[in-house]
Amino acid sequence: MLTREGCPESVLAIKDALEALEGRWKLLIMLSLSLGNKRFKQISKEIPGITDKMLSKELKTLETNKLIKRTVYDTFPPTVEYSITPHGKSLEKVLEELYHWGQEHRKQVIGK
Amino acid sequence: MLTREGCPESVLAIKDALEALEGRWKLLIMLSLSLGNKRFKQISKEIPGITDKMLSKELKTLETNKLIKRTVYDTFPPTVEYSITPHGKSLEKVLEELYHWGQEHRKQVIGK
DNA sequence: CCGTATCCCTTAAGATACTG
DNA sequence: CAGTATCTTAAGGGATACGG
Repeated sequence: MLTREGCPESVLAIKDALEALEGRWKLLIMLSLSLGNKRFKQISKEIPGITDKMLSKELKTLETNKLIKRTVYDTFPPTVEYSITPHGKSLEKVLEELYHWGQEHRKQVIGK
Repeated sequence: MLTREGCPESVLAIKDALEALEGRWKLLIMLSLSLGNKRFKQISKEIPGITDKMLSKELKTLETNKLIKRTVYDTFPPTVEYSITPHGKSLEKVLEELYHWGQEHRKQVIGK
């Protein structure tokens, strides 16, 4: 299953996936939201080290790519809730495998 | 299952995983090698856009993290073969899920 | 064949302060 | 509460040329 360029089709598919998920934060945000709908501050508290700026920026990108949904409630002070879309939900399998691998990696390499 | 910092344990495990896999190339290299042992040039040909410098650098990091193995054969010209370790092999599940998700993502969002 | 060595540029991302 | 704006630094990564 090679393309004309001599590169496996699977490489191309994963390259597209990685482009949508690149950076240190997107997958962590997706994980946080897959554990339940959350508000800005709640996500921020669950992800160690993320700044408001990065969270804000990444949320926008994820929304553009239709992985999450942003819902604004007309209250004062403003209430905004983030949730994952069906397409975003399909990422959960990736996250699960990554979770298992991360635990194994700690034992094998990091030594925690 | 929260840590003292109020952050889910799964977030920490995935954070560790992402640290070992960060960047645009590592997962693609792992994929290429999971399809079979390969030499430097062969990997390079399978991954569109990667430069020798980046490939060389990432291969070292992956070797340090015990995800791949580098074997040198004493020939002229030199022959070097890369293969995945058992720990690297455990990444294949992640790659499979990422592959499926990438295909879906193309249909849903990119429109290929 | 299998890389290294430079040089350079863009982007990610942290810190801090501020707004509707 | 839910973000923006601005500034700055570190790092990722590309182009090119060269070495064992």
